[in-house]
Amino acid sequence: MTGKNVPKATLQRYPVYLKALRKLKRSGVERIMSKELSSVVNIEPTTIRRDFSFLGSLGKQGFGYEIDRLIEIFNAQLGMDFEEKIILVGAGNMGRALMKYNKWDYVVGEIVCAFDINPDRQGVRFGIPVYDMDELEERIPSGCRIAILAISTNIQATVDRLVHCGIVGLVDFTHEHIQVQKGVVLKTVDVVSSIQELVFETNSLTTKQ
Amino acid sequence: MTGKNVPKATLQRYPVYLKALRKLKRSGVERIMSKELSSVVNIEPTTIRRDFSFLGSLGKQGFGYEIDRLIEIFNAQLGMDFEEKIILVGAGNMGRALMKYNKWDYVVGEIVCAFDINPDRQGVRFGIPVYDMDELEERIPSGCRIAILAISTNIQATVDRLVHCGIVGLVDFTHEHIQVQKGVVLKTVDVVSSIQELVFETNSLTTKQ
DNA sequence: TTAATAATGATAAATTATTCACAAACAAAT
DNA sequence: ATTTGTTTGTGAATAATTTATCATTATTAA
Repeated sequence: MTGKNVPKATLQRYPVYLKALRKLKRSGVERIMSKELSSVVNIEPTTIRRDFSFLGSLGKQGFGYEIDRLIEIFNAQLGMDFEEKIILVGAGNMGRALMKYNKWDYVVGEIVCAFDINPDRQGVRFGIPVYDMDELEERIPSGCRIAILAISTNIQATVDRLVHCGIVGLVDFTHEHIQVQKGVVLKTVDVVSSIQELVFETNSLTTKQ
Repeated sequence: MTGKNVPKATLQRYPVYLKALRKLKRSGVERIMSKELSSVVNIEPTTIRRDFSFLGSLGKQGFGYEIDRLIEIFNAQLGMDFEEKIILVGAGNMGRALMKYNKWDYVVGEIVCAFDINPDRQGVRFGIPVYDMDELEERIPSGCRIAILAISTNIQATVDRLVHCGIVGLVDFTHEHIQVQKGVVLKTVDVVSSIQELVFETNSLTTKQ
């Protein structure tokens, strides 16, 4: 269905487009040309057109793209139709922040349940049941493929356990290095790494010119 | 100093190396060959060697790399020596999670202070002073270039205000699309986007073979 | 209905990133 | 000291990605 071989780089831009398109729709815009969109997302018009073309001929020559249509297609491509059942591992500060902001209902599946070793954090939080880590194997929803990792101890062991349970995609909010076998996709989300890249980039910007 | 023109792709791998090297050091490893490191980080040995070579001749032929030396150099390159003064904008759930985990002291600068519109969140939290948003212009440390954005309302306006105060690098924990002028670097850190990429990637993995 | 205008989508060119392959350099062993 | 084995660092080759160019097609106005 999603077929093709969409370049990795393109893939990373899709969420950017979707967000921008939603913003445009909210402000009443109904159609847009690649050139206009370019100035909104800071991506070359020609790159935008190419990125879009992987999902079909979405635009009309001499006219542009209908925003509703684009949003619909991106939603379908980026997960809405998959109804992913996501689990959250770790209900500490970060975990709770993620549970509270569970706005991704109807966007990319939902957090079905969470796990934590600390009894104080167990029970129902923000409408999501939080179980003891010991119950992982029995409580994990069948067909669950994606986990969000927000723990701070026993990290590697927990990852191995998750993979053993059938998890093939991990969003990692941890601050440690994690090793995964081939076939498992790891997306690291780390403030420190982001700042490190930022420091480097902003520095070469200010030093260069 | 950091000079050169390090490829963007390489830049994104540096934090990965640094984390892995720290982990190796903790487990007592003192030197490593590119081939070994490769199996730890899932990056080809030759890519590793080339990435490292941008920072000088860090290894010894027939011997490998000394981990201490690598860590030292990466620390220097990735921000430790810059003593960045970082501000946090938004002290809600996410903001507090970031404040509590302020382990990036001595790694990439530190959060000097935070700002929030909500009086309940102001005062000192986790050792970091949280001021009212109104005080941004007077309280922002001089020379501050990097801000972490963890607010949920008035986002674009706040960004514009920050840029006006001299911010050139933003780590964005928001869930909305943000527009920045050229010269300002935006690093978006978003669970939803990460999951979207993940859904796409894991799906093409399972459908393909 | 036809011509003019405009923006897409596809192909070609340019750029950027990765991998190959090997000479040079170091360590260890003899 | 010399040889052998090993691994780095880097030019050259390949692959991937981005950008430029342009033919095509839809829209709009005459």
